[in-house]
Amino acid sequence: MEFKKNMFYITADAVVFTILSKELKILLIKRSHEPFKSKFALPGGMVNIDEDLEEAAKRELEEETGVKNIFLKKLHAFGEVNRDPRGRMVTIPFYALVDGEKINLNSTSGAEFAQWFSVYELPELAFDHKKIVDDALKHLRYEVKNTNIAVQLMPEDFTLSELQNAYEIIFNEKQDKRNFRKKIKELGILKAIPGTKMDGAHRPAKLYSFKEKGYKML
Amino acid sequence: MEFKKNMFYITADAVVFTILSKELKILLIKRSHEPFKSKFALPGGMVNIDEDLEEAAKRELEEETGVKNIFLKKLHAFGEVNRDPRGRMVTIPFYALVDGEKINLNSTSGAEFAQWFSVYELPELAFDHKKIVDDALKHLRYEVKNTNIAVQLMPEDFTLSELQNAYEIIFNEKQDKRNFRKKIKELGILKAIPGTKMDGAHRPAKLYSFKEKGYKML
DNA sequence: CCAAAAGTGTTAGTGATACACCCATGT
DNA sequence: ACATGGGTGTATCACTAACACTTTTGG
Repeated sequence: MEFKKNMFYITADAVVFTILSKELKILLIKRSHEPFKSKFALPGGMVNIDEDLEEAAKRELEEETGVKNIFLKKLHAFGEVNRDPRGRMVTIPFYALVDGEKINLNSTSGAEFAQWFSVYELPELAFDHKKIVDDALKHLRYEVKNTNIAVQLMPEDFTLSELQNAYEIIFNEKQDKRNFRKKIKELGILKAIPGTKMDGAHRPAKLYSFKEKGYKML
Repeated sequence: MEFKKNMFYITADAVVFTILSKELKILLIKRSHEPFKSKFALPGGMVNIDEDLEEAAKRELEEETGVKNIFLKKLHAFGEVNRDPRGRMVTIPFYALVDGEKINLNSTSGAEFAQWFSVYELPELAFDHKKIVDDALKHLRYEVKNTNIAVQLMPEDFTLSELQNAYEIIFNEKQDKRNFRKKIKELGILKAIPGTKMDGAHRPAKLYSFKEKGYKML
């Protein structure tokens, strides 16, 4: 692709969060071209002229991860003059939350390859993508506290310990078991599900599910 | 200006808040051209190709209001395909807070004229500017609660009642005088200033000032 | 019977809310 | 002296944080 010097280009990048192996991870792609060749960067790409911003982010993500119906939230635009040496790029980043078990990275199209990284052990990132990740993490934490987006990170049924684990990983701090359960029950966003889950030699845990799957302020 | 169909255009619009005559107001401009001719819209305009987004917003605002050094915060981009009939416009809105007394609207350049409107009695707005205003108001309230941006709305010295007034206007609800003063004092962001302010036949009020003028989380 | 995670209540502390009277001034 | 907004403290309530033992299972 060739870039003109007197034109704006709009890209939509995505910070895709998931929880895998008890860590909060984001999806990164190793760049196969200059600039920042062989550095890691956020998945994303050019917005087409006849495409909404969110549509573009969804399309790019689907191409990268093979996952449809991804939940996306807009972040602040980044548009410094020299953030990309090729031309005047303004990026509208989004952040997404997915259940890592459902993603199949092998379906990646093109020569680049995608990989999960712990948010606490990121490689050096291309462009100003580090700033975007920081912004996304801030927003993620805010929304996990104040909305029911955790829905997006959890499987259909889960135990209270699994949910607590997810919170601890996102906020990077231990929570008190009794207080956590009390708070969650008061919120009234979960419903008990008939079965139980066994996971080793100990008492089986009751299963729960979110009452509502739609985005909702608490 | 002529718009090409296969190009993105970036605009920076500003939602400028102030408090005037005991009301929370924003600055709007009556459009003198199509589309939306003679409707009101947010001040703003095209970002130049060699200009940062915030720089552009500052420049536009200075042209419209004659005020420099305006405090700006970025909002979410709006970029729906058909939000502007002339072409593919993506706007990066900002919101700004100013002390209304310092602004001189007569310095408006060009044929359009600027005017303050109460946020609770807005005229019909051009484009999707109503959505932008709503987003800005939400962010304003969040930040007034959690940061010291109120600095931007107040004159150098002020009385506690004046500050309380500003809060009541922004949140559109009465506050308890004693609780308000207690909370503010506990935050420790104000310092007492020697003089007093008289304003009618009653006890004069002590003057206060913000200790720090920079943006700060509380 | 031992190990390991599930499950369950109470107490203390902290911050938010509600509320009423005296003070200093100009007229 | 009176009208007007300035200034002050206390008691209650709601929410948050700290904390330990019993239960159920597999091995």
